[in-house]
Amino acid sequence: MPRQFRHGQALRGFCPRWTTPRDAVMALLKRTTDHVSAKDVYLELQREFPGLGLTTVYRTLDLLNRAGVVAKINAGDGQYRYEHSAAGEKGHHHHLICTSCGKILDYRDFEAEELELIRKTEAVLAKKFGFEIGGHNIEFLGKCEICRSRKTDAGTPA
Amino acid sequence: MPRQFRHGQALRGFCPRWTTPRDAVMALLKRTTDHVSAKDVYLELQREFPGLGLTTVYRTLDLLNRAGVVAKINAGDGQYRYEHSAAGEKGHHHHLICTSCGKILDYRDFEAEELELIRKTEAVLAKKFGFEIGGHNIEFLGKCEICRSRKTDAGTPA
DNA sequence: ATTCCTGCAAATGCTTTGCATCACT
DNA sequence: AGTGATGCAAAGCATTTGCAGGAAT
Repeated sequence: MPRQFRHGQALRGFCPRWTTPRDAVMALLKRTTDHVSAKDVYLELQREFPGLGLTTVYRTLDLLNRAGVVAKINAGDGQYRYEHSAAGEKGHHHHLICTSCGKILDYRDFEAEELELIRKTEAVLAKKFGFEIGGHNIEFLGKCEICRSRKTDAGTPA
Repeated sequence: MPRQFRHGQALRGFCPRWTTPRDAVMALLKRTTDHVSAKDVYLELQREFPGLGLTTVYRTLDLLNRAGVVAKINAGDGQYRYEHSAAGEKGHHHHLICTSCGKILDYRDFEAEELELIRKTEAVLAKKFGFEIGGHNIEFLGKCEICRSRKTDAGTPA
């Protein structure tokens, strides 16, 4: 049964064929506010499309990324996350990472200020170094409440 | 084989034993201005310490990173880079990373503005999430001038 | 028919882990 | 002795690639 394919309009001229898996991935990213990994996408869509392969997810995410519709984010934990580009400004967040237990929290404070500084920095760096800036990575490292209460850790060296 | 072990003083109270491999890794990072990968460290030290294993390099880098002496940088090309933290203290800087060839540049623009925002953010996050903030990681990802001029996708590392 | 897309399985590359050995306290 | 550190080999992960079957044009 054919689908509506209403999510790939912007890509009509970019790739020869707009298919069900591609539409499914695109739709999921559109409706998701979080940053999702390829596996997240795969597992989520698995329910609706049991035949879907992880490879296709990777290939589709790459396609969408090259088309500029999806942002590929370096989460810093060894796997990439993806988000719909339009959501980039709305759902923008950065990470707060506990170096003791590895927990990762998202925060959205100073969104406006951060974005302004980021935009300004990107512009200057692009000009100064001839870079084409594709993204950024901002994270704060520290010790979470739980790990702090655990006195077991030796003090950090001077 | 006795050594001088003059690079691990700051870690005397952090790990039970300061050994030759650890000192070698520490010394290399101290004398290197570049951002090196685990394999870089391994290959470089291989000449002086033929018995050294890649595993030990990884473990030592992790140790030094957890001790706050070495910064672990996510280059976005699938492998981490490391740099001595002192470079960050005497000249606060962040990174501009080429996702095609892996090159890393330092930049120091907007230092004042960044620091102010960082300080403000740290304060809020500490209060809001109960974190004890120990540091941060700010990097911009993109494609450098050389890789951009190379029309071929994902150019080969230099 | 041809071109494009797909999924499986295997391969790749970086990083981590199991384990027996060796070194330091 | 006992704990910690090391190297090798193997495992673990996320991601990519080879390939043959299948679908859309």
